[in-house]
Amino acid sequence: MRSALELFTRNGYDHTTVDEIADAVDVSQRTFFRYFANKEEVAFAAQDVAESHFFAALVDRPADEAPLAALHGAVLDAWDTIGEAVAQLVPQDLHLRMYCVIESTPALLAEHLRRTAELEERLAREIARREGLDIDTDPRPRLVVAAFGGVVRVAGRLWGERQGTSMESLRGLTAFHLDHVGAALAERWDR
Amino acid sequence: MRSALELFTRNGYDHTTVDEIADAVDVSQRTFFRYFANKEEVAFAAQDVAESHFFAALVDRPADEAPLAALHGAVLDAWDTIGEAVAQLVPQDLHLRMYCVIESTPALLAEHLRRTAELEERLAREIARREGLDIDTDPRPRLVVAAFGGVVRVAGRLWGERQGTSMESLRGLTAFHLDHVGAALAERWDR
DNA sequence: GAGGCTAGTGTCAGTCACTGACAATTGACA
DNA sequence: TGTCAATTGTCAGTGACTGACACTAGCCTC
Repeated sequence: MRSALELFTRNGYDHTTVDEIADAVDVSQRTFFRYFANKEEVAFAAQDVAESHFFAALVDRPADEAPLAALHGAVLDAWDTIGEAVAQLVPQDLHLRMYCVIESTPALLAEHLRRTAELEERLAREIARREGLDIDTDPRPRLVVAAFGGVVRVAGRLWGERQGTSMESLRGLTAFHLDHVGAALAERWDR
Repeated sequence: MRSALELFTRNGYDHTTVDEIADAVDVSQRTFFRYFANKEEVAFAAQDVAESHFFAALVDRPADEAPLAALHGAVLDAWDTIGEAVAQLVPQDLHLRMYCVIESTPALLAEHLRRTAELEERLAREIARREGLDIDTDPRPRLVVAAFGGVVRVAGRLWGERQGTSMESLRGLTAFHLDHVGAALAERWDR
């Protein structure tokens, strides 16, 4: 995994072949595909940790908190602890650089968005559970999560385009955008 | 394009080879790839029309309308006219069935979300233009569009899972979800 | 009317992601 | 020592995609 991420961040995802990854750790290509379903999967190994951390953070939020507030709190909590959790798998900076590769590689960005959509479905079900609602009849759980997820995406994307890519700056950028979504959805915008 | 969509909807996207598409219209595989950059592109030909229709609908909205109201109005306007516009390319029901294939095929869903993200960037720039704002300094254009886009996605996804898949039901479902997003983002939910 | 230019197409060989079948290796355990 | 299971390698094949090259048909020019 580390070898793959290093190759991806150094040479780009598209210019890295599975054979190169396999050779870097002296196994056959066939063995690579026994551990990873496809080339994309290895690229998202660190993301996986971050996503499940976020979900866990939502579950840990106090039960009496309102849905949007719980999501808001969970994403900020998660950014605090994701760094250490991921660091046990891959070096911190490798993870951050890989995030930029994902954002700038069309095939990976597409897959990233699909995985995010899956995560959002899980989040919506958790919100429905917290509120004691049936997700198939009440649209609100999916709607908060969808609106919320869109905002977090904007933060992540802008962060990826920046120079100073640190965990703290991402947390700050996310908080900033969440704080301004109310004004953005307001009926009239002031200058 | 029609042949491809028919094969995709009949046999599934993954179980349709480019050779089969090419053979169906008596051209070589090489010729297929001269008209479509890849196998995915042909699957989105009808979506392309729908998306540019939606963008055009936003541009046509009265200049004094508030951002969220303009997006809201544009999506409902667009659903009214997309049907006819697409029908000039492919039969209506083929387009609708293809939408379901996209939603249920992971590779296509991923690409669809990526294309939607691209469209949202264009929408955000148009909102910024309408409001006379600089999109690089003011986060609000991207934030409304992101929140709005998330909600429309939920409608589209649920519609794809339904049985009665008509253009009107999609329009109705979209309107329904947009009408309830306010309540979903409210501080407290009532039962 | 010959020659040349262009657009559209086919063929072929090659790369890369991925898969199924089968054989070889190793370590644990009876 | 024989056996079993887990891990790996090899090999052949499929399918998406690309680059190079040749062929054809229509059209323009001299």
